[in-house]
Amino acid sequence: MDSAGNPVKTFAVTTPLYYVNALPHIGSAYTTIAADALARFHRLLGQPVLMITGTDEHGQKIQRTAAARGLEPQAHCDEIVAGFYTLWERLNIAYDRFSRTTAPRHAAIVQEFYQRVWQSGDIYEGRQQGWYCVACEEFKEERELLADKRCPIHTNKSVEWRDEHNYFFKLSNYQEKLSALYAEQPEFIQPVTRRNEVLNFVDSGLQDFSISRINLDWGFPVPTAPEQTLYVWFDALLGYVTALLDDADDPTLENALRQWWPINIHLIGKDILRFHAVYWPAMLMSAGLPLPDRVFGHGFLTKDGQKMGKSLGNTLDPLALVNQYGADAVRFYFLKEIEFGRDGDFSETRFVNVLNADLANDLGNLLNRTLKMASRYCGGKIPKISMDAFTDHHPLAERGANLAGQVQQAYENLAFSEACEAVLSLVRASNKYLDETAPWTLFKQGQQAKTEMVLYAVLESVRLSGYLLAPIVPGLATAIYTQLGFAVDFDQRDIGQQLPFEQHSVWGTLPGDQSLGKASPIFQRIEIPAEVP
RNA sequence: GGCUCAGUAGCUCAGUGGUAGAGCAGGGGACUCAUAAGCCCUUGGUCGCGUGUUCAAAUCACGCCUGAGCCA
Repeated sequence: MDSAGNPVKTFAVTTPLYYVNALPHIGSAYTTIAADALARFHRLLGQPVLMITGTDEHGQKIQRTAAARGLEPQAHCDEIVAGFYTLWERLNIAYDRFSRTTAPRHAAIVQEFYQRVWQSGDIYEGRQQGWYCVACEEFKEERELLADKRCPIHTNKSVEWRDEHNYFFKLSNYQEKLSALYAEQPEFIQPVTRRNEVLNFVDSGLQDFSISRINLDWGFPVPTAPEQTLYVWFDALLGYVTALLDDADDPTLENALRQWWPINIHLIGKDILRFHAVYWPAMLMSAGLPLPDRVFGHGFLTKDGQKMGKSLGNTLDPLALVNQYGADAVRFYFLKEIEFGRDGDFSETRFVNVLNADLANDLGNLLNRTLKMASRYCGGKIPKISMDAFTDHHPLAERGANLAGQVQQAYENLAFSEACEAVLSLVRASNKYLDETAPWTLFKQGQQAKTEMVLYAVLESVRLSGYLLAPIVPGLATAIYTQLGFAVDFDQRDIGQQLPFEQHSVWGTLPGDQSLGKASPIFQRIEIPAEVP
C-alpha cells in the first residue's frame, strides 16, 4: 500500500534463463539490455521493480558439454555462470535476481509444481519413439532431417534414435483455453507477427509433449518416477518462479508467488516463443496459477547483414564489444538503432557513426558547450529564471513539455528506438536554438538577462534528455546530472524516489542558483582508424 | 504446400487515399560557445514488379518476384 492506501503497482520483468552451454553471446546481451532498460524505466516511475535474469543449467547437452571438457556438470556450469556475471556487470545490468536452476531451493519449487500438475491429471506415462536432437533437446520428425540424419538447426550434429517410456504433459487439454487466452488478451503475445505465429501453431492442433527423459542424470528426478529425469524445459521455466523467493523464504510456491506474481513481462528471443507463449501458460493453467501479462519475442541480430554463427566464424563477442566501447555505447546502439521486435543488424561503421553523431556530437557536445558558457557567463551557476519567460511557444519549453508523455508511451510499448528518437529531437532542437540565439554574442553585447534565459533553456533540455534516456544510458545520465550540479547516481535502485518522475520528467525542473559541476566530455568521439586505400 | 511479416534516398527507417519525408553518410557555405562538434544550404527516390478500383494509389484489391520466419 502507498501512503494514500492504494495498492502499489509492482513490476516484474524477466530475461530468459540462459542455457549455460557456452559463454553468453550477443543475443543474450541484447535481451538483457532491453530488460534492464525496461526495469530501470519502471524504477524511475517509482514502482517496486524486480528484474530477473539467470541460467538454465540442466539437460543432456550440458552433461555432454561438461564431459567433453573433462568437468563435472556443476563445475562447468559454475564456470560459465561466472562469464554471465562478468558480462552483466560490464554492461551495467541492474538485475535484482539471478536465478540458477541448479539452486537447491529450485528443486523444492519444481517438486511442488509438478505435484499440482500431477493432481490435475495432466501427466501420464506413454511411449515416445523418434529421432532426438540433443542440442535442441527435442524430438524431430523424420521428414525434417537433413542428409545423414542431421538436425536442421544444428546442422553439424546427428540426431539419435530414442525409444522410451516417458511422462507426458497433456498439452492437448489446453488448446481451447489457450485460444481463449489469446483472444481475450490480445497483448499476451507481442509483437503481432509473433502472435500470428502462435495462433497458427495452436490452431493447427496441440500434441502432448514428454516432460521426462531416461538415461540422463543431470536434472531433477521425476517426483512420481525417480528413475526418470525431468525435461529441461519443464524445470527451466519454473526458474522464473524460484527467482521470486526472498533469501529468507522457505522454498514454497506460496512464498514465491506472494509478492511479485504474476510476472508482468517475459522478454525472450523469438526462438523460444513456443515454450513461453504455449507450453508455459498451459503448465500454469494446469497448476491453477495466474498467467503472466505479456510475452514479448524480439528479433534476431545479424552482423554486416549476415547470420552470425560459430561455423561462419562471424560472431560478435559482447564482452569484447563492451570492453572496447563501454556499456552506454553498446546499450544505446542496440536499443536506438534496432526496432525492438524486428531483426536488426550490427555493423561497426554504423555503430561508430551513430554513437558519434548522437551521443558525442549532438548530446555530449551540447552539454559541454553550454556548460562552458554558463561557467563563463553566469558564474558557474544555473541561471535563476522565472518560468514566465518561456510562455509563448518557446521552442524548447514547448517541445520539452510534451516529451515525457511520448517517451513514457514508447517505453511501455518497448519501442526503445522511438523513445531515443523523441529525446534526440529535443537535443537537436537545442543545438539549433543555441545557434539561432547565439548567447556568445548576446553576452558580448551585454544582454545578460537574455543570455541567462537561453542557457537555462538549453541546460534544462539536456537535463530532461538525460533523465529520459537514463534507462538506456545510465552512465551518461549520471554524468549529465553530476555536471549540472546534482549528487545522484542513476544506478541506485531507489532513483525514482530520489528523482521522482512527476518532477524530473517535467521541463523546468532545474533549480536556479544550483552550482554547476566541472564541464568534461561525457562521451568521447570514437576515432576510426583511417582506411588504407 | 498453407500462413505471417517485410521490400520507400548509398545505409537505417517514418509515412497507410490527396504535390515523396527524417536521421546517418556524401557535397558546399557562413559562424566560433563547444568533443575539427553545432548551424545553414545541397546531392540523392520509375515508393519490389504488374493489373485493377478511384477524380486521385507508396497507401486499397488481386497476381507475381525477392528476403526473413512459423507451420505441414
